Amino acid sequence: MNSARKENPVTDALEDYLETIYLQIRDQKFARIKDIAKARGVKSGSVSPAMKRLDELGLIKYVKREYIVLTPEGEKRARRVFARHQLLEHFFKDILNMSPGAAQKDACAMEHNLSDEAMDRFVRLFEFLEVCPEGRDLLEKFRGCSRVHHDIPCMKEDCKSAHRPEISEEEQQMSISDLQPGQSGRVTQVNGQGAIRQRLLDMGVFPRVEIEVERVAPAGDPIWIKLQGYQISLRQNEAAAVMVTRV
Amino acid sequence: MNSARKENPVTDALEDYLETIYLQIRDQKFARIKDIAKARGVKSGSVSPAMKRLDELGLIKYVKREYIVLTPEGEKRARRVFARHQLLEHFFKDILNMSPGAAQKDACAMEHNLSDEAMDRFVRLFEFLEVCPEGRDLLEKFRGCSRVHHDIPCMKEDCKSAHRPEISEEEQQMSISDLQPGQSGRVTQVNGQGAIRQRLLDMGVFPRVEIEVERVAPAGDPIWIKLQGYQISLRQNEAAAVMVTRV
DNA sequence: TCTATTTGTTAGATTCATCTACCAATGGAG
DNA sequence: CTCCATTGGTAGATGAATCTAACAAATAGA
Ligand SMILES: [Mn+2]
Ligand SMILES: [Mn+2]
Ligand SMILES: [Mn+2]
Ligand SMILES: [Mn+2]
Repeated sequence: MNSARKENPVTDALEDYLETIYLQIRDQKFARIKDIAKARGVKSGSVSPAMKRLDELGLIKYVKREYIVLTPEGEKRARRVFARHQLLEHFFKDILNMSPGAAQKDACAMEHNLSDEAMDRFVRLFEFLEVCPEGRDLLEKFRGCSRVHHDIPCMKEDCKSAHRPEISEEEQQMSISDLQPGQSGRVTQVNGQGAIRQRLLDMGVFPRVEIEVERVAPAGDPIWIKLQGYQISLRQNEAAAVMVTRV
Repeated sequence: MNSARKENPVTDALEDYLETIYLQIRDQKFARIKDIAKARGVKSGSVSPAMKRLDELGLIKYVKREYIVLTPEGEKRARRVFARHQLLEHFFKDILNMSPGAAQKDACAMEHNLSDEAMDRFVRLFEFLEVCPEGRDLLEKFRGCSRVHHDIPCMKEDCKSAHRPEISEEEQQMSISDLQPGQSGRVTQVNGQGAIRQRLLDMGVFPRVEIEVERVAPAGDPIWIKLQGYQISLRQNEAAAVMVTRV
């Protein structure tokens, strides 16, 4: 990461310092070494030199042993990082329904590398999902419906029946274990929970990817499939959890 | 980043090497220093020691001057990184409609830090958007509709009229420049293009955030607003681009 | 077989981010 | 005014990731 260090000397770590300073000034009117160290989980011996670097870059004004002040440039940069953080955290927490902890952590890891273009598109998505009535409907439905895909009983009884029939009319749904060697399919759903689901996702078994069954062991247990050009093997219970349509 | 170096010695850079090796073996049946260096944009003098590290970690089998082979452990890890890459790139490109280049770049920067939970939720989203008929409909609508929010003429004439009326019935839409000092609003849309939009997004002016107009200069030009606890100033044309509902 | 080209290795340097272990300044409390 | 507790600063070390430049090995031509 941050391979663009030549053009942009503000590293991820420095951006995190800026964000921390920004928030501390906002919340307690001042920022000092001790609090920054605590907030970032580092020792004060690491913060001092970082402040020196930020000062040299013109992003903060730092006189030894005094409170840290953001320059206009630094404030702009800090707000930009914080904005990205907020946007991503909102997406993870409120759209994707992640746990607050994971949303915060993922957001803070990604905020530094998000492109302007991605920011722009996320905002468009939010406008659609949270302003357009149709988008709001969609978000509602997604929230109510996403359980269906994971064997967790759906609250709305009609949810499953409302969706499935339409699908099965056009495209026959089956699991990978229903395919014969030589047949191909496109993944539509990944069922299964816990370790099985985890392993499938780690292997890149997602909706939309195409797979081809290459070989099935006599007992039907390891099933070798080709996925994105690479061969992998699935246990029977893993294969059964993956729904596909024939292609 | 990668502050979790103690528990997990496989850094982002090493993961990228693994991913590169994985793809080269897939596509050309072998991986060697030269090609890896080229693919990753580094010099061969950087790759050799990295291969030594990966070998020590048991992720590849590397005998000097011979082709590089992934161990089962390394292959698993590589596939996991690649899976994350694919998932994010798909999201950026096909859902958010980003340019292929930016989608690829953002995905490759983020793939290392994405949590398992985020993976899981992304997959649920894809299942909804690409399997459920309702999800598919609404993805369609989003694609057609997202233009509306950005002053780009919409292809479907009825798109705007289909959405707006319903909104205005319940919630009065106005721009920030219509607010009086002391009044508050919640952002619903960020219009405007180019530099104006960019600056608004950099400052964290997104849908859903609450703003309060604190002060308006005589000429109406700088408008000071409070946003997430911090005061910022907007030009008149920036303020005019931000749609809000009163709160 | 001998040489030229390609490919990979090594050593040494740089930059960043962090640590630890001291040391220094500051500001109350008495 | 002195002393101690809090706070911040410095030096030196570590480890990751990279570079450059010189070198070595392997391969391919002639
Ligand atoms: Mn961060
Ligand atoms: Mn952050
Ligand atoms: Mn990457
Ligand atoms: Mn990648």
